[in-house]
Amino acid sequence: MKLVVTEKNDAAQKIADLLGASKPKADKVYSTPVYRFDLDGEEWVTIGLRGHILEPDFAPSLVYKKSKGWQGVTEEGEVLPAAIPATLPKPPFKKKKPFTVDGVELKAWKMEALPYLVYAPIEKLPKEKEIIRSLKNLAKKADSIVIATDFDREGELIGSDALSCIQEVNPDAPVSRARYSAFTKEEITNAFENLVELDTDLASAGASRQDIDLIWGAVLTRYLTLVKFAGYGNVRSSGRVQTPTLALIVARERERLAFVPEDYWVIKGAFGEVDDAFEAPHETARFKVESEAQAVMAHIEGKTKATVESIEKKKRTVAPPVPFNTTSLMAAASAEGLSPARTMRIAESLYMDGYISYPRVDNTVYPSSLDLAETVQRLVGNPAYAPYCRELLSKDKLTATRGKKETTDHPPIYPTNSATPDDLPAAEYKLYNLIARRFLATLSEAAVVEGTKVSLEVGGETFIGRGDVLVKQGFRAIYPYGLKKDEQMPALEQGQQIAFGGATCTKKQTEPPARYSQGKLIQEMERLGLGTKSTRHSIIERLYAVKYIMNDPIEPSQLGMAVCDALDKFAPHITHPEMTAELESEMDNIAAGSTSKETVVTNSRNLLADQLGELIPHSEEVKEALADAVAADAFIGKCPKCGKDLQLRASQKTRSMFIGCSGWPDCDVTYPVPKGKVESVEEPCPTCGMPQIKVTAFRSKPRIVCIDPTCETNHEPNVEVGECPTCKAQGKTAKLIAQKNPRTLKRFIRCENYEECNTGYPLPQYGKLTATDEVCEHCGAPMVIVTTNRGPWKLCPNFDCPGKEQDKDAKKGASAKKGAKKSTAKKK
DNA sequence: GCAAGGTC
Repeated sequence: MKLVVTEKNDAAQKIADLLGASKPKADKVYSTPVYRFDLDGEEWVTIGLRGHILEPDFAPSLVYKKSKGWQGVTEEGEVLPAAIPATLPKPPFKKKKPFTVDGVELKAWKMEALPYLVYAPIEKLPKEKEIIRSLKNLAKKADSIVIATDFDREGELIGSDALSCIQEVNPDAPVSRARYSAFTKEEITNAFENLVELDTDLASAGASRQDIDLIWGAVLTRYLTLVKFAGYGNVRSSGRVQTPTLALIVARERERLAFVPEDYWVIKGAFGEVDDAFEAPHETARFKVESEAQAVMAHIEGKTKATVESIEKKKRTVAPPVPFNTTSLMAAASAEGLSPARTMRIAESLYMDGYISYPRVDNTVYPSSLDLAETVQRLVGNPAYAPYCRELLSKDKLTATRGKKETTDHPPIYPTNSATPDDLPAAEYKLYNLIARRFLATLSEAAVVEGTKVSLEVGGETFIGRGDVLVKQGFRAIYPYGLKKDEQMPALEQGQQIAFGGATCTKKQTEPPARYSQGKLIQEMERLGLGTKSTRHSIIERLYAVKYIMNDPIEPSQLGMAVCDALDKFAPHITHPEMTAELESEMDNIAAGSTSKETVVTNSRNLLADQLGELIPHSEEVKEALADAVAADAFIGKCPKCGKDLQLRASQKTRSMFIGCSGWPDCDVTYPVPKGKVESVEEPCPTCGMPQIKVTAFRSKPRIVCIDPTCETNHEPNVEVGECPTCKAQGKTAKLIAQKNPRTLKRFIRCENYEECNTGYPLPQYGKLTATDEVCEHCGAPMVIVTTNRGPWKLCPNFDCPGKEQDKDAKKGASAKKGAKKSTAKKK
């Protein structure tokens, strides 16, 4: 039996489809799908991994031997390459026990352990145990192995890891490597007819990246976390990609902080009458000196006529966009309000459901194997695209635009099936629509815009009016994204006298450079070689998760700035994108065989040891800087009782947020905080003068709330919502009252007879509450209406209402149906 | 409790 190992299940299936003479049989080994088929009388099996199946981590235990020059030796007797440098105290010799120095176990998160952690040996541990089990099971029966992972450095490493698992159970089977860069019959057949050897140097290059990332990431993350320990769950991370990315954001913020705005004045004139009215600015777009602007205003004072001095018309073409790769998709979706991380989550799901092609690509040129006309034909299924598709199909030949990046890994992102708004949830359709329209746009003609420039003279001063009109739609007919509105100029003639309705002079200020949007940041990361198409969005998410950055456009927190400054001062290697560039070139050397993984990793360890040597003596300074930053980020306002700072804090026990006085335990002032994301607001409450906070509940617009629960602005009258069903069943009558707990601000419904009857229901915590006359048909609780910015919502407040279960079942049924539809969509 | 890189 021949065993073919691919990087993912999808690839295993496709290769089986393309190589097998007849349809391959889908099977499972344990829970892993595999594909069996016959070829030239031999039995073949393909199995897909799940990316990396092994993961490097610090070895759980080791001993250091003096006889080996203080190099680490594992329990199995393997001598490890990294030696403890002569400058560090040597650990006591302890056999088969965790490595300790002065009683400190070096696996533990301890400041004293960090210099040793730099040199700690690394092992590869299983990550996908189920897959490894299935792989080994098949490997036992295999006569030969073909590694058919992706054709890149990480693919070589993934294949090499798979091979090490295979050889544990079957060391003798011959191994070869298939290299392909597209899933076409020709390419795959060719790859399997011309098998090569696994490139172990290339795999080592990938493995050195893994080790260096782990060592630097773990050491610096532990340093930052331990230097100012703030409780479990408060990790302050650092890494080869995330820290330079943070540095970009911080540098931009510093530019903004250093920016000195300059005043300037703008003069705008009103011309024409009624329907033909338009505005035009003075030919000097910005007056830096106010008196110059006033002189112009004086010249035109009282004038009522303007003369058309000249009219210039120029046509310019706007080229259709190039095909989407991952980066350009994320940038375009970011402009439409979908974050890169969300875009990738949605794209993955659209891909799995058969609506779009593989979403992780660098390529921006459609391969010749892609049938453009057939893809357009499929999109006819959506009535919104159908007329445009037919127009495209009526052409003799379809030509597509080409981007600058041409790789052969996958085709650029294009729609593989038609979908309508009824087929998909709103956000999914939004992204699908963008991808489908982009695809059609890449096959379209250029748009033509006619620009008009009109010179107008008033009292010896010149004004310039401009208009832009789309005269030929071209690709714009199907791709309206980023389209500017037409600015039509009325028909004018040279020498014509038109009405002048006076001018305004407005004082303005120059603006600092803009903060990065997530889309722009992704593009900048790509330009600097930071991260990959598959990881950039998650790196940004990580920076949000550790609270180094906030909002979009992205702003660094005080903590983010402090971390960046501390590292830049004492460990500058990690804050610059050059670390990645240098690593890339070292990896090229490893792949070329001119250096070894051991040399590169050891050099990197020495460099990290140097930087840690700078950080540790300055721990007090770093600690203070981080502590001040954390306090500044948490600052909400001043305590009304003791005057110290009120801070947003997390309860140790429940992790829920509250506002507490920094003078605790001397001062016990606290305030509750509503659910959702909480940010500080500068302006105090206009009613009571207490600090306010901005609260953003899940999927809602932010609202500004006074922190004082007793403030009038937080007062909500009690609302009678109906009769208590429990009391009614006992022959009594009692009202149910919706009310707010004055201390916690939690809103709930309770029976007015609560001393005897404990009937109560929870309520949504925000939105206007209104009572109805209706009673829930399932449980008899009164129905209420909650009106949020998403509109009114009628609900039964009973958490245990039997109707809720039925709702859930109905939803389950709907999604099962949808699943069935999805699988048919995929078959097509 | 760390990173970044694959993929789900």
